[in-house]
Amino acid sequence: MVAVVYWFRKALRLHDNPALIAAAEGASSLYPVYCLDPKTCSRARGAWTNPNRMRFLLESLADLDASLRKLNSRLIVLHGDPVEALPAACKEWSASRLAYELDYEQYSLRRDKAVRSQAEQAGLEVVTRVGHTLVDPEALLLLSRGAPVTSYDKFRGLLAQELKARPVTTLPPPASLPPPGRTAAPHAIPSLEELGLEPMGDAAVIARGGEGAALRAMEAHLRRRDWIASFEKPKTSPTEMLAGGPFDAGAGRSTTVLSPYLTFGCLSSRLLYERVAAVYAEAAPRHSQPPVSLHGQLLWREFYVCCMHATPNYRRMAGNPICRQISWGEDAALVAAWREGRTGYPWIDAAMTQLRREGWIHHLARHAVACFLTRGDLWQSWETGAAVFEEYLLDADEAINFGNWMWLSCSCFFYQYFRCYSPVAFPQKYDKQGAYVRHWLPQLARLPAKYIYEPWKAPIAVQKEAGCIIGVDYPKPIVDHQAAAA
DNA sequence: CTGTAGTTGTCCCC
DNA sequence: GGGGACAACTACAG
Ligand SMILES: Cc1cc2nc3c(=O)[nH]c(=O)nc-3n(C[C@H](O)[C@H](O)[C@H](O)COP(=O)(O)OP(=O)(O)OC[C@H]3O[C@@H](n4cnc5c(N)ncnc54)[C@H](O)[C@@H]3O)c2cc1C
Repeated sequence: MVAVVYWFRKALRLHDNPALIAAAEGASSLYPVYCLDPKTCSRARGAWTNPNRMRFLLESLADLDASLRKLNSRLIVLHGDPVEALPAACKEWSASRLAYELDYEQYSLRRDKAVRSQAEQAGLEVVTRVGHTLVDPEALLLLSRGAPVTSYDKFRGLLAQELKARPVTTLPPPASLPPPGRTAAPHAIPSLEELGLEPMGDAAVIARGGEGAALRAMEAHLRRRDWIASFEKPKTSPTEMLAGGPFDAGAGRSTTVLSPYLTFGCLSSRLLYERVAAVYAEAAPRHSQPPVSLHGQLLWREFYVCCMHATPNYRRMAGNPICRQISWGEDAALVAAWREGRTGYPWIDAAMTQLRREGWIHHLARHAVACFLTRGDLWQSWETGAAVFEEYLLDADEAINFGNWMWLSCSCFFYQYFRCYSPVAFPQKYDKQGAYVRHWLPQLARLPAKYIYEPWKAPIAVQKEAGCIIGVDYPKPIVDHQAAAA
């Protein structure tokens, strides 16, 4: 009799889940658990303050539970610090094996070290597998001789080398699983209310959680073969929100919006990589290339994960060897205005509002608001911005988020700091009428297009006519972009 | 040391 | 909306 506990953390899926398959091998019973961790859990840290992300997580757990039930299994939800809850559960069920997918985020490394040592002391076999990325970041670390790689081209070279030795493969979902034994408590999936979270408020749903939703979204995108094959990231629009765009295929946005699924592991990055490769093979030889292609996007993800794995203090400026040391300002009022969408620049405020309400903004909107907060206008630390993103994003990912913040603030990877986004000119390129701003900031909805990105320039008669007095119904700009840029 | 390349700038002009 | 001038960074290859 071999009782096994499989611990879901990321990889909230059955397809392409190597650690789950390894867990089940030779097991007579398998207890699939997820541990909701109110105090410390890195992913749930945001989830507990952000009902929208918790909503996404709970939907993902519900979907997982439903899929497990089709295999005569079920999801067992534990509460509390995993360092206590996991060993206790293993003991209760007399487990002899604990299995989980590796996770290289800072908090996870610490947590897993503690859980592993407890489990091993209790005589359990601990089984782990890589499943979140195309390659094992540890293998790439070897290829780069322990040094962080900060150039995409160099990274591509090393990655190609690693992929030659160990090509991308995927596993099908298990056809059957050993059943879990009886549990003393029901361990059911809680609701938002039961977790003490306010229901959604003014939050907007851009994507439903779960492996099923993830696979449907991926399939919907894959059917648009030309779009997949010709995808060029810098040419996609940050303001696109096509009305009636299919909800299952990115809700009418100009990129896939698969990021929350990849972050939570509802979707395997390797499966996506393979399926996109298959579209390329059909479209060959005419398809876009990294860094701008869809494959290129997955390589960026890989790039940051591997870079974080090789970098101490990756989340901070201090003590971070790849990060430029810059004396950022410390102005809480400016940061608060930025976070709450009160900068007086409609494009910035609309994007920050979308971020807060929807938990997703387009890559170039992330560029715009990150540039504005740091080197562009407010001169506030990228760490501050990254913390706000980490709280609000559905797709919050330590490696990608903190890495991109270093990029945008010209602290690492990218240094052309004179290439600065204008909060007025940039959105104009994509959305002359300002539909995006009107959607997220309805108080500006009736302003003429001429003033939509710089409403303080509207004559007072125009402001009255639009029912929006600048300084009363919408703030005056907190900084002068021209002056800040100079 | 020099030359070059880097996902995703702005402004002006056709 | 696309092309070129502008201004001008750093890392890394040679
Ligand atoms: C300041 C800043 C913070 C960011 N924080 C995050 C974050 O916390 N989590 C996150 O997933 N992405 C983050 N990104 C990267 C990028 O903006 C998002 O991945 C992308 O917008 C998600 O939308 P999508 O799934 O439609 O992307 P697509 O263009 O459809 O790309 C497909 C997938 O590739 C990956 N990807 C795309 N762009 C990047 C990139 N630049 N770096 C790494 N991986 C990428 C993502 O997994 C994405 O889902 C950040 C970017 C910036 C500038």
